[in-house]
Amino acid sequence: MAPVKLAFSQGVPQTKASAHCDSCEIREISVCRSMAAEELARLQAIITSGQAEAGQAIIHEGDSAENLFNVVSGAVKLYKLLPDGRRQVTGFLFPGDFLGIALNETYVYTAEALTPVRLCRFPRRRLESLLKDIPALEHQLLNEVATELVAAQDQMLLLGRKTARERVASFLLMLAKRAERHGRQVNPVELPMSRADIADYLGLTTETVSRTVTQLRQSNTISTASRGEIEILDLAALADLSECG
Amino acid sequence: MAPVKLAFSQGVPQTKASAHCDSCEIREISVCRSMAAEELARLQAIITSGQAEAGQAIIHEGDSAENLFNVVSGAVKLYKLLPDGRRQVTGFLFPGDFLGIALNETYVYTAEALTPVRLCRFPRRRLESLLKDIPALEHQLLNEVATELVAAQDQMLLLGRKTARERVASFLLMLAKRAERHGRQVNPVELPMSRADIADYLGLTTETVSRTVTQLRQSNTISTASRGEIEILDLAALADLSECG
DNA sequence: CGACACCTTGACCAACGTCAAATCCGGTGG
DNA sequence: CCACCGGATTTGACGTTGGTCAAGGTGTCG
Repeated sequence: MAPVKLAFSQGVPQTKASAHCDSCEIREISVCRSMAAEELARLQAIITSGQAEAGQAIIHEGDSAENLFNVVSGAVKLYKLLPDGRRQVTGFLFPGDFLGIALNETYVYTAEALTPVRLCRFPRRRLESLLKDIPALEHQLLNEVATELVAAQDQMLLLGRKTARERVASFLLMLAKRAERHGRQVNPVELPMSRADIADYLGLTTETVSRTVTQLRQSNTISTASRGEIEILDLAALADLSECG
Repeated sequence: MAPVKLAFSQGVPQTKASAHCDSCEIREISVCRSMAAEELARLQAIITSGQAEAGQAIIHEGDSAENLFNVVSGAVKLYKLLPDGRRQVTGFLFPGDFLGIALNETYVYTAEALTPVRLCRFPRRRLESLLKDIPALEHQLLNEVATELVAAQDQMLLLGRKTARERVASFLLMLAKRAERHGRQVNPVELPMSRADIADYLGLTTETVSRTVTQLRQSNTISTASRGEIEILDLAALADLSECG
C-alpha cells in the first residue's frame, strides 16, 4: 500500500497503518500487550502510523488532545514551559512508551522528537469508545499511568531534595535501568538528548550538568567515550551517589 | 453496631463499615461516584472504615500494600525519604482523595495524618478482583491517577524551575483552588500542615518559606490572620507571581 | 504560668546560576 | 584531503538565591 500522507498535529506525517500489530516490534512492551486477538484487531482498526523528524514537535502543550501515541522507535522528550521561557523536561520516552495521556481535553505538555521517531497513533475519541468494550485496554492504561505517577514522584524527590551530583548520578542510573528493561544496550548508556535537555530535566543548567559530568569522569566513575554516550565504570559508586533514587 | 477495633497498618484502628455508602459525605467527589447501585453494593461489601490521629502514619513507604483508602475527613500528607533523612512531601490529601495507588506490591510513599482522619479502607486484593467486574471503577481509578499525574508534572515544573516566591504563591493558589473544588472555605485558606511540611513540599527550608510568607504579607498580597490560615488579599498579584503554575 | 513546639528573624555561607570565553566536533565545500 | 563554519559542550570568574546556624518570639496546652 502506498502511504498516503496527511497533515495532523503540526504537520507530522501520517499514513494508513501500513504495518500490522502482529508484526509490531514493541507489542510486548507496550500498552497493547496481553490483549486477545479479537481485541487487538479492533485496536488495529483505529490506528494509523506516524513519524517525526528530530527536533519536530509531536504534540503541543495546550492544543486540543486529538490523538494518543505509542512510540515505536526513536526517542522523545516531554516538556512544560513557563511564560518567560523557563523549561522543565518532565520525561523522556523510548520505544513502547505511551504518549499523550490527558484527562482534560488538552495536552498538558509538549512532546518533541529527539531522533527520527516512528509512532503508532490512536484517535482519542475512538480509543475512548474502545475502552468501554475492552477492559484489558483500560487495565493496561491504568498500569501505564500508575507507573508514570510513581516515576514522577521519584522525580519530585530528585528535584526537591537532591544535590546536582546526586541528580546526575540518578539520571544515568535511570537511563541504564530503562535500557536494560527495554533490552537496549546498557553500557555505554546512550544519551539521545542534549546537555540542555538533561539540565532542564534535572532542574539544573547545562553548565552545572557539564561540570558534574566532568567531576564524575575525573573520579573514574564514568567515562565519556563518544558524543551521546556515557560509559558507567563504577556502578556501585554511582548508586551510592544517587542516594537510592 | 458496636465498632470492633482491629489492628492494621501500624495500629490504625478499623471497624466493620458502620456507615453506608448511601450516606457517605464524599461519595460524589470520590472514586465511588457515578457507580450503579448494584456496583456500589458490591464495593460496600469489601470496605471497612478506619481512622488515624494527627501525626499518625497510615501507610509506610516500603511496606506491603495491603490496603487502599479514601480520605473521608481530615487532611493527610504523603512523603518520601532519602536514607539521610531528607524529605520530599509529594502531596496533600483532603476528603474525597484516593490513597495508596501502588502498582508494585509495596507502597511507594508514607502517608501521615495532619489532622484526625477518617478513612474508607479497601483491601487491595479484593478491590482488584472487583475491578475485573466493575469497569466503571477501573475507569474512575484511571481518571484519578491521570489527574494525579498531571498534578505531579506541574509540581516538577515548580520544583525544577520556579523561585521560592513563585513556589509559595503557586502553593497558596493550589490550596485555594482545591478548597473551592471541594466546596470548602476558600478565603482565608486553611493550612493544616506545618511550615516544615510546606517547605518539604516546595523543595525549600522552613526559614525560606517563613521569609517568603513575610514578604507576601508586607506587600499586602496576603495576610496571616490566625495560625493555620492565610488570607489572600490580592489574588491577581498572587497569580502573577505564580507564573501560571 | 511555664514548657514546648512551631514559627520568625538575622547574620553568614555555599551550591549553583550567570556571563563570557575557549574548545570540541561534525558537517560542508573547495 | 583539508580548511572552515556553527552549534554544542566545556571551562573559568564571579554573583545570587536560598541554605545553615543561631537566637528570639509566639501561641497552646497542661
